[in-house]
Amino acid sequence: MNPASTAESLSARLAAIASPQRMRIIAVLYAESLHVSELARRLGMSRALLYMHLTKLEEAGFVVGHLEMSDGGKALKFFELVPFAITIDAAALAAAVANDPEAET
Amino acid sequence: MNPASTAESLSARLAAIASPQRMRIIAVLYAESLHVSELARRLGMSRALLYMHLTKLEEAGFVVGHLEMSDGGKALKFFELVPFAITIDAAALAAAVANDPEAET
DNA sequence: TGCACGTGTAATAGAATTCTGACATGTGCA
DNA sequence: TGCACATGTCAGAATTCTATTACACGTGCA
Repeated sequence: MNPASTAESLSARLAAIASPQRMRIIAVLYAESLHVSELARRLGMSRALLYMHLTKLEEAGFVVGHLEMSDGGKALKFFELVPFAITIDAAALAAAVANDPEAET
Repeated sequence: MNPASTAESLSARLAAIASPQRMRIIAVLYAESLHVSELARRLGMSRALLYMHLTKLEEAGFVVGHLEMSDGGKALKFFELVPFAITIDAAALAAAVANDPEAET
């Protein structure tokens, strides 16, 4: 089991993929790594919006971005998928909640 | 694999559990079925709010509610957990996206 | 020099979620 | 009769998420 799986962190991770738009991003990156502008074209999405989604995915650890030099010498920001597999059931959720700081109020 | 797993439906299902509050609800119900008012007390949550969360969980198929008669003859609304296990990886997401209506514009 | 293409971010509007508080209604019981 | 406890819903506030538009800046190249 994931050691540091609090309800908070698990929730953040799940929320990151529980979005149709971000699922599409992952689906495209699953086929091939692309740089931001190209990815935006494939998805028919504005770059600004795509950045927002990519940031969330990266914070949650599903993708990583890195700069790469193109043949022409231009810097391109490539994103690639980080392999993952999450299994959730009632017991896993209960465990995550149990690991929680219990900080309320 | 789930047959009717579109990005839309999978997203709805994931979004339902990707909430710390709803995780707590599931964690409590994992230990024992309770009626709404009692559940609200356990969680320190208003009934109105709890209803909202329970409705989402029920729509997503994680819990089911049913009326039960208490010893005293009062009707209590009990909720219990529906067993589930979801596994998500990049391939599953890509497949869900592929099953999609592709309805844009 | 100016165009095409790329990164990155700020401001803002719009939409959806979450949460609170109040209300109507019903039952058992002292 | 009145209190305690239950279900169920509504209106509105507060907050977060999503999306658009515009801007600043850099590089290659005809």
